[in-house]
Amino acid sequence: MKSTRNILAMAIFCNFVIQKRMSCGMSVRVRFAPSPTGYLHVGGLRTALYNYFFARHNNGKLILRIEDTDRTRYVENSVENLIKTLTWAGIEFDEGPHVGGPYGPYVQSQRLHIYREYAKILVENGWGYYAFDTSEELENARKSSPHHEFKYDRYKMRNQFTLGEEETKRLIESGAPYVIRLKVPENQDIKFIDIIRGEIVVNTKDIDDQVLLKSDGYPTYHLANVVDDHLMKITHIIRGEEWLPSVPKHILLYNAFGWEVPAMAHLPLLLNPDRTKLSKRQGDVAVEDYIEKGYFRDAFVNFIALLGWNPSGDREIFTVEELIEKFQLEKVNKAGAIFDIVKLDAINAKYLYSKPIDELAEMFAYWVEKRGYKGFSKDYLARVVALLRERVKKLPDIIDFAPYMFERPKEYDREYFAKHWSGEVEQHLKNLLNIFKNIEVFSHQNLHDEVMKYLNERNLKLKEVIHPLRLAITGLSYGAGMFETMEVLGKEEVIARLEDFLTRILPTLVEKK
RNA sequence: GGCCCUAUCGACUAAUGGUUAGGUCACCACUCUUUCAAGGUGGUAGUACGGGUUCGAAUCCCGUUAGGGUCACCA
Repeated sequence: MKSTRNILAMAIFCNFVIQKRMSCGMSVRVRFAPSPTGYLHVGGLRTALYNYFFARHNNGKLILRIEDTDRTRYVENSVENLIKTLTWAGIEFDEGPHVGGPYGPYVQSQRLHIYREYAKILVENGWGYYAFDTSEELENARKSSPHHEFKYDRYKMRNQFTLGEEETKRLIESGAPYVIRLKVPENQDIKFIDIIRGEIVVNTKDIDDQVLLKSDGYPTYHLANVVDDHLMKITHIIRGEEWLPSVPKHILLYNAFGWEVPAMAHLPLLLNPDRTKLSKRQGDVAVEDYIEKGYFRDAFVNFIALLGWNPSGDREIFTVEELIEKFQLEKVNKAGAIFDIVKLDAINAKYLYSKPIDELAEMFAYWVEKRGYKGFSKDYLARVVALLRERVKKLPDIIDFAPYMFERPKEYDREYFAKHWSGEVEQHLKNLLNIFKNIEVFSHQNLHDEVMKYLNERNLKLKEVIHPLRLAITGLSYGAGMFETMEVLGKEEVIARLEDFLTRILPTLVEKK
């Protein structure tokens, strides 16, 4: 135990050596290690993305590991959901529960015997010890100390040290529940280097004797992640900033086992608009929610990737290949970033304006069908998308923005009607209806020319009929260019709507005006 | 409360000792117009504060303040 200081110094040196060696071509192995508690959090997606970018950038391997050591929080099917969502985002794993690999199993609940074995080693070499305090006892101890000042006192609680070797042995043999705790040395500075933040020093007097093996035989995160990262030959740990405070415990464990400490990078948090940790209460945090809203995969990935990292320069639209090529852990920001949905919308809109129409039509068909609109051809949907995409942020928004492209108007904007209606207007619409009936090629150009001709003959302005026309055909006061809209709707439909409006709808509107 | 992390326009960020502190989103104005958008042009807006170091600081150091994270037999 007296050589602990040397071990620590050694570890820091090794840490440095590892990072050096890494840049000289030693193969990079990183992991994304979510716990299956239901869905993929957007913060989790960003962590996964950075691991993916880093792995690909360095020709390394990306491993998926499921950290399901808390049986009380396990949610059925969440592993499948996680993989599904990760796949949606385009993240491919080289090893993991779904693809296998040489360092499996990749699900921690299937590795319990390994953790027990290593926990035992710790007890044997003096870095771990048995404790018998119950959860209730600990809770009471915590409650009776003000604030968060409770610290596990290994010389006062019920454990190997207070009970003695004999009693400890007897209790274990009698089947009494126990945990194994880490024996944290008394007053030592633990130093480590975070790739993003630089050197960090923490004194062991601020660290608790962490439970490593729970009484149900499962390991805690701290034991499991250190053992697995070592056994799976992980070279770089890239994870959220919330793990930073527990790094010293992990360093102690690596030292206790005599293992090299992987390089580490702790990512800044994703924040709510009020700068607290991104949470469910203030908006959607599940990636699935954003898929459901209709954000594009590439736009969403682009947006998330740039939250906390930037390749420098003025660009902000990047393909995944470009993100991989440019990614550098050193350029990750230190401060947390607010998840701003307005900016996400803007980026999604840029993708919407630049994607090929046929590709968009393909995707749009899904959303249209989902809304219960059936029987529209790909060609029609393509023309609808081309007509309206510049007016919305997300593909399915087109349906809300212009429902009249899929069904006859159910309601008519009364304010708009009141503003633009007069006795003559009705006659103009009737005249235009007749003109439309005689247009052979129902193109926006022909519609425009014919309407203008009609207006010029009477010395009228376009605005005097265009608004009533829009109202009669769409029911709304806004939309794309009206001639273009009519062209996409088609001659038959436009005429039917105008006739229906003039004979059936109009009287009811006039009545209520 | 202890410990740790952080701090450039409202937001995301660029500028790694020398820039009129740049870009994007948002916002405002003008423009275009057939409404709503989009587009075009222009604009408002930032180095948290106080000390150092330096010829020179957003940048390095110290302090203050503010925010966040963490202190479980959760991850």
